[in-house]
Amino acid sequence: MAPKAHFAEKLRLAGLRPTRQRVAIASLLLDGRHRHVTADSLTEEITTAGLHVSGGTVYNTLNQFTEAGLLRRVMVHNDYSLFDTNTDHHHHFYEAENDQLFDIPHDDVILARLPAAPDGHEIKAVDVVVHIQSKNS
Amino acid sequence: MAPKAHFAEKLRLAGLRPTRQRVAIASLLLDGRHRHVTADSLTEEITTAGLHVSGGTVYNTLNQFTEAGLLRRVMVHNDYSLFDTNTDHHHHFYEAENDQLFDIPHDDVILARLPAAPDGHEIKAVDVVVHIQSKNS
DNA sequence: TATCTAGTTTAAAATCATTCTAAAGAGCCT
DNA sequence: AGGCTCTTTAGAATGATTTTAAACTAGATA
Repeated sequence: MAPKAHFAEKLRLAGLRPTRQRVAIASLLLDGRHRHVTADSLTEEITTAGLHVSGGTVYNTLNQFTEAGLLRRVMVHNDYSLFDTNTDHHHHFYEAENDQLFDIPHDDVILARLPAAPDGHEIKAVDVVVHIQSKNS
Repeated sequence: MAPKAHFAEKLRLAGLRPTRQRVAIASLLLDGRHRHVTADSLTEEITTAGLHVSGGTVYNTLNQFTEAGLLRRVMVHNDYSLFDTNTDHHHHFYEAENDQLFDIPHDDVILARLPAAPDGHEIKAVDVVVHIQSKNS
């Protein structure tokens, strides 16, 4: 595992003061592994790691990391927020029945045409969600 | 405006018993106009029309209509549910700053390549959300 | 190193969209 | 009309997320 200093630096670069809690969360989420987390699953990880961070701070930190571009919010349902540790441009499969989310390798979706943004606007990101279901349902 | 009987029939075809409340909501939402509504905005419309439908029923009805394919749920944020009266295949622009949603004419997005669905699954729908922001922000 | 200050964390309370509940009401079939 | 099931209702409950106000800390400064 990378040293704490590495994550502290990463946070500073992102404009976030590297507090104990933020460094702890960064070392869990920003280690390069690509996965999807929720406030709940992250809290569980923190606990498993023998640490404690209050609920409010977990939410704040996820929002701040997202704001800073260290995480990406994935929009597939309205039940709770999902965050992706992979901030590279890529898309998702979503199976509603089991609430499962999978990454789509980024070359597997090609947008051959995109509309021009409305007047006075510019395109910031394009999210593609491919909804799937099991064949026998 | 189309007669009530028209909407009652539409509901029956969708497998929904045409109650007073459902017919009222159908006549507001399923008149062919394309727009985006929330439980709140719909309640407001109902009130403006001089009617009353309880909150629970508004939510139930939106869900049932969506389930029945009369509405489509649009996923752009986690704050509250958005429903689209246009169930044809089309995509959306979303401007987070003002929480504004716009339709994208369906020919303006071309997906030249889509991934195969994971084993045992099939693709049910593909949603494209183009996030935009005003140029001076 | 002691001090200061703005930014952060905390536990708990508050918020808010949505769902659930149990009782009253209404389609619709016979 | 009678009856059975599905719906609606108002209000309570749920649950994720945000807010609060007080305690704390990172980092700058003296």
